[in-house]
Amino acid sequence: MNTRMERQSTLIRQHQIIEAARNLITTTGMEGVTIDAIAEQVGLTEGAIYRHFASKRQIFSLLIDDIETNLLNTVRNARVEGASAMENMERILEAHLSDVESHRAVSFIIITEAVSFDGIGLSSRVSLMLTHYLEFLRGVLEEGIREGSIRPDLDPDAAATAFLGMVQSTATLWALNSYSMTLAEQRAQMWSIYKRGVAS
Amino acid sequence: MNTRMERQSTLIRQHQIIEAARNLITTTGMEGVTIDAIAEQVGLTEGAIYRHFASKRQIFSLLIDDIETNLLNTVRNARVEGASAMENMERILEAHLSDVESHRAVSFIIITEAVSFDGIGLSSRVSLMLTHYLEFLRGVLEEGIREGSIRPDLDPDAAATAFLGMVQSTATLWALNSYSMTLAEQRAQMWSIYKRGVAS
DNA sequence: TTATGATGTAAGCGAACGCTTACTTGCAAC
DNA sequence: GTTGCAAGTAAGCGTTCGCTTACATCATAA
Repeated sequence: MNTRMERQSTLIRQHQIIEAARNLITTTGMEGVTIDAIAEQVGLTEGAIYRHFASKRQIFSLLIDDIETNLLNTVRNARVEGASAMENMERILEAHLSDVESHRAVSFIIITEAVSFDGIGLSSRVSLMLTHYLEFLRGVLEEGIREGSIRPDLDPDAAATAFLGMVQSTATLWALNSYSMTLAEQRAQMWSIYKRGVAS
Repeated sequence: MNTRMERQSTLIRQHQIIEAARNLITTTGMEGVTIDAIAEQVGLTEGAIYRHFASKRQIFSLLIDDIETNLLNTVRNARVEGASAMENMERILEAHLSDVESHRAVSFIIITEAVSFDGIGLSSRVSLMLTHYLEFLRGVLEEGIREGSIRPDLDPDAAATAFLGMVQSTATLWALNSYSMTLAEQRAQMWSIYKRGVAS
C-alpha cells in the first residue's frame, strides 16, 4: 500500500489489521479472510501479522469488539433525550441501516451468523454482542410503554427480536443482491409496518 | 453406521449424503462439513462419495434443492383456500418456524453462509430460493389487500422482507442459545406485532 | 556508540481438505 | 460362468492455511 516501508507500532498495526479484515469480509466474504490476504492489504508479510496478534482468532475477537462498540455507539447516539420512544426507534432503525449500508456493519451481520457457527469459541462473544444490542432496544421500548406511545401489552423481547430481524433480512437480501439497491425506501416501508405493530 | 458393508445405488447414497451434510451443519457448523466427515457418517470412504457426486459444491446444490422444495411445500401447505390472508400468514409463520425448529435452522445457516462464504455459485442459488419464498409471501399479502384484510397502502415487498426477518432473527437467536428455548411463545408475540403492522 | 528490544522478512513446517488414481469387489445380464 | 459395469477401498497428490523459526533492520535510551 505504501510505496515506502515504514515501521509502525503495534497499536497502529492492530488497527490497520482489523480494518483490513473488515474490508476483506465485505469484498471477498469470510472465506477470503486469510492471514496472507490481510498481510498483503496492510502491506506486510504473514509473519509480521503475528508480531501484533497471537492468532487469527484474536484478530476476529478485536474486530468484534470494534464492531460492537461502533454499533452500540451508533444506535445510542441516535436516541435523543427529548424525543418520544417511537421517534427514537425510527432514528435507531435509520442509524443502524445507514451503518449497514456504509459497509461498516455488514461485518456485523455476517459475523453474527458466519462466525457463530465456525466451531471455536467466538459464538458466545457474538451472542453477547447481540444481547447488548437487544437489551438496548428493550430499554427504548419499555420507555415507550411507560410514556404511553407504545402499547402496554407489547412483549419488548419479541419486539426487539422483530426489529433485529428487519435489519437482518434487509442486510441479507442486500448482500445477496451484491449491495446494489438503496436501503432508504425499504427502510421507510419497513418502519411503517413496525410502527403500527408496536404503537399504542 | 452399518456393521455389514452393503453396496447401494447412487440414488440412495445421494440421499444419505445430503442427509449427512444436513446433520453435520447443525452439529458442527458449516466448517465441519468435510467430505471425510460426510463419508464417515454415511459409512463410506472419501473416494466413494465421488462415485455419487462430482464435487462438494454439487452436494450443497442438491441439499439446497431439497431445502427449497421442503420449505416451499411447507408454507404452501399451510395456506388454505377458504381462510383469510391474515389467517394464512399466521399459519405460514407457524409452519415455517416449526420447520426451522425441526431442522434446527439448517436452511438459515446455509443462507447466511452463502452470503459470507460462497466462493462459487452457491450465493445465486440461495438468492433464487429466497426470491421464490418472498414471491410466495407477496402473493398471500396481495390477496389480503384485494380481500380487504390487509391495508391497501402496505408495500408487499417490505412486508415480505419483514416477515422473513422475523423468522431469521428468531432462528439466529435460537441457534446462538444452543436450540434451548421453545419457539411457540416467541411466535405468538411476534405474530401480534406483525398482525397489527399489516392489518387494515 | 552501542546494545537492546521491537518490527520486519523469507522460508518452510505440519495439518487439513478437495479430489484423483489404481486397484478390488460384488451384482446382474447374457 | 463369464463378462462388464457400478460401487467400494487405500493411498496419495497438490494446494491452502495458520503459524513458527532464523535471521535482518530500525529506533531509541543508556
